[in-house]
Amino acid sequence: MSKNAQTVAPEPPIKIDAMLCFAIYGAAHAFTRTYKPLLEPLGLTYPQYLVMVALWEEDAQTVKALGERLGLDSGTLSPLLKRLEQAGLVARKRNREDERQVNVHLTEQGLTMKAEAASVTANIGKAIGCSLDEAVALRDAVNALKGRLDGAE
Amino acid sequence: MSKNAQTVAPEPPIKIDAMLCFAIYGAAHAFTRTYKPLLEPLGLTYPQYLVMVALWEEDAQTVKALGERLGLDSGTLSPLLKRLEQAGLVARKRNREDERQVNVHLTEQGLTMKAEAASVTANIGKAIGCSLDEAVALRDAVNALKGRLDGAE
DNA sequence: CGCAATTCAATTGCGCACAATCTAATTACG
DNA sequence: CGTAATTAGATTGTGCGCAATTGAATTGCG
Repeated sequence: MSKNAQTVAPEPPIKIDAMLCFAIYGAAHAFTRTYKPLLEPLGLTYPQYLVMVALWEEDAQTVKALGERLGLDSGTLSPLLKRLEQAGLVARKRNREDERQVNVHLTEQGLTMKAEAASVTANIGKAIGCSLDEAVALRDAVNALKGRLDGAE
Repeated sequence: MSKNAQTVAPEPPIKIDAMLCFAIYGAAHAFTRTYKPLLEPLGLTYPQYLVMVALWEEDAQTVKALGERLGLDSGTLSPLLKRLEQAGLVARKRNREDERQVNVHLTEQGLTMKAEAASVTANIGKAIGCSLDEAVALRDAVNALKGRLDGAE
């Protein structure tokens, strides 16, 4: 309101960035905070949970594949996977045919946790508080935005 | 491509969380990566830029007010503000009437930077690659989601 | 007034997130 | 072959992000 009085009428350089970047930034943190207490009983952090979800969807992926799925590089994943390994949830072993690759797979315990994590999904579903259709539409819109941001590098 | 062929019809415990949390998580990082090269000439990180945007909108806020605007606590803001102060962009001084509060305000240099940052906004607008109406709709949807997540604590 | 409770920042510790760098293994090419 | 270029993963350094603690200042209440 205390904007200067001679402001433009059309104003093309709208604050389109401040709008969306604040919103996405805040929503990402809101997700982290919502998940945190639900994941605490499992002893997982939010990024660790995302890795586990990726492995529950498809077991035995390379570090590179996980990185592409989650948009993370080895600098983030290496120590994270080391902690998951120390917790007994995953195991890593080098590919015999290509010794550069490290294959990450679930342990018995890691597979067992999938069932325990079902309640997490249920509770988040409640917290999201909208219909599946709305959630799908929002996901698609956000993913489309992400695609445009990634493509515009 | 290797999706399972026997996809569900009912399945109540849908992966509603995995859908959205992956999307938001990835979009937040995509924003960070898109902004990074644009902010480099200014010597700002993405969170530092968000603090500057908040101060350009309204100068002279307390640490607490900034924290509420951005959803960050003092543990994050204190060192971040210290770096902005060292860069000569903001100054901090304790409130005379209530010595517990620290008021953060822009320096001459910090105010000047607002004009330089205009091109950042323009470039992001291009990278977002959708109409203002779409951006507003998406922002509102994301903010509504964020509100429900925050409210459901 | 005196003292407990509250409030605001700062600090500490741990875990991401990423650029840059490094090592080792594989592939490509002359 | 053998050397260069590429690829996968790990390491290092900087900067968030947050819980928990600390410390100082203010407020509330008898």
